[in-house]
Amino acid sequence: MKDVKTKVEQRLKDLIIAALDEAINDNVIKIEEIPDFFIEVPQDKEHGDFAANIAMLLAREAKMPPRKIGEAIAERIKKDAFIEKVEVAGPGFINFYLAPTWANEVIFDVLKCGQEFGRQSGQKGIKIQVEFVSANPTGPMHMGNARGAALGDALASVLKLAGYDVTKEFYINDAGNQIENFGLSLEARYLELLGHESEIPEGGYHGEDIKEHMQELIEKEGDRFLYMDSPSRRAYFIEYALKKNIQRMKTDLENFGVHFDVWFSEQSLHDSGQVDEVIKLLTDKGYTYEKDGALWFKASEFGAAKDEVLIRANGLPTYFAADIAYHKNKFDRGFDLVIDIWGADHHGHIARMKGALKALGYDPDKLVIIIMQLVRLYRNGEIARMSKRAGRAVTLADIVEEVGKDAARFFFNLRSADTHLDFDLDLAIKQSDENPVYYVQYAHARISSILRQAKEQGVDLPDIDNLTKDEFDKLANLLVEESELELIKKLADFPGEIKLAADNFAPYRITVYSQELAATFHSFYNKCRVLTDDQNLTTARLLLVMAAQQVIKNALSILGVSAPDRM
RNA sequence: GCGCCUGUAGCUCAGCUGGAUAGAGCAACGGACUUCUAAUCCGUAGGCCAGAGGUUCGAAUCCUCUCAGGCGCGCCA
Repeated sequence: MKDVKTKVEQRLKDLIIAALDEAINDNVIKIEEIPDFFIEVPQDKEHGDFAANIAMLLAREAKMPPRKIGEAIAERIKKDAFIEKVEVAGPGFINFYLAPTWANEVIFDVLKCGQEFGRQSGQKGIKIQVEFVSANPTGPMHMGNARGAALGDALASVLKLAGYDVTKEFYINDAGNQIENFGLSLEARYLELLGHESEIPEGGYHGEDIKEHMQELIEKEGDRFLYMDSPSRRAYFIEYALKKNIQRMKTDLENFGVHFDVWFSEQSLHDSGQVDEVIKLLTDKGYTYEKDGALWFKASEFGAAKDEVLIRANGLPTYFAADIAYHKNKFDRGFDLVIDIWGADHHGHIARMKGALKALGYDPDKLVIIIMQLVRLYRNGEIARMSKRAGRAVTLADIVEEVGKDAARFFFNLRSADTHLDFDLDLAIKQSDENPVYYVQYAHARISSILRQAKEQGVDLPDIDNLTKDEFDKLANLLVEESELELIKKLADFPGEIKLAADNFAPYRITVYSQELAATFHSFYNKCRVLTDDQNLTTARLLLVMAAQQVIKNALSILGVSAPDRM
């Protein structure tokens, strides 16, 4: 279903083209073909409901001042009851002033579609994978992972609403050096806890969680591993702790409202031979060479700054090699577009990853990498690196516990991915007007309150399914106050916002939109009473606020933020 | 040194594929609750869009250079 705005824009475009054709026939404007032009909503209300920029675009070719072109077009545009006025203004904009009821239909659409309102069509069958978080399973998730989780999940939701077939995936880095170090660290703690001298190796993990794992294991299984050879017991420790950590990550993420469709193991790529296979593929194509005992990929031939090691001199494949296999695997699974969300510290990896895909014959443009700048956590006005209670880095679970899922997810999606995000703990915790998440939720709760109040007064809530389009139109035409019309127009923006957010991979737009919508509603609320003595007006306004509530809910739902009925 | 990101109001940031007088929140100041939740609203003030060139009908937006901050440039991931 086409949304109201798209329909209107198309209609105005057709009118302009018809008028322009006429002007060309009249020999007033001389051009070869009609260029692509915009119909947009002017920033300033004084400039009408919609504006077209076509006159400026034609100025050069037609060798006429834009305003003259605009006038030639404007005077040929057929006006009707829907179009009240057409004017040429500014540098040559053609401004359209429409009947104030032009967007009313959106209320009808919202109430008919419910949670489906905003869904775009036309992308059916296009498969997109969003891979995000992919935190190291060697310990708890940190703030960066939390931002990634909020961002990735909201992005996936936006893409789904935009009509794509979306899969959310978590890549478990359960192989390689870090896992080795993880094992060595576990072993060291185990020995230490049993009174043996031992030290955590360089690059090892010093966190309390390592000790806790081993403490727990000792309680369950005692000291029997003292008598096992070192590699075997490390393998056991790794399997044991990894399983716990992964389970913990799943739980923490679920508590954060983030659910993954697929958990993909890096180790499985090694076990199944896919890593070896992809290295062989690159070698067969002549894109590798040996140097210093290692096998290198000629990444510099594919746009990267330098070549990269695939197999180390010690015979073990690098993370990069596994990642190539992983991305090949993604495309072989049939995804049309693969999106990775990485922390800013990984941006150096982009060129070589795309280079590898190119070398393998895949289109590197089908891999979109969203680089997310790092999070700075503030507490009491200063940068907080450590959790006060636990004396360790602040984790995702800490954030959920301290500030709550709703505030955290809202905050992380408040800014675009490429800004360095300042997360102010005090502000996020604060249940006050300084906290933007409550502002939006409050709008939703307020509407619930009105609806409750209506029922108490014996007013029946209107049911869109029991209204004919005619009856609806009659009611909606009663909405003539400035603040009512503003709210209606804001609702009409939602489908377009979904599209923009999806096209730009920018879910934070929805957060911003939700704030604007809430503001428009609050403003309306202060100017217009919903429950009045006028029965028809009351019904009309109920329809309006019910629609507003639905859209607020839809927007918050994308962000993973709840829409409370009371606050 | 090279690459990526950032530089817009006192602070945090929007500004979409270039468009009309650069916006919002917070902070500041002044107003609005006997009426559906004042977690709200209305108003005031606050800007050489880091700087300099260029592209054009038109630049915060695109290009080049300079300056400032962050990150990266491993046989780590």
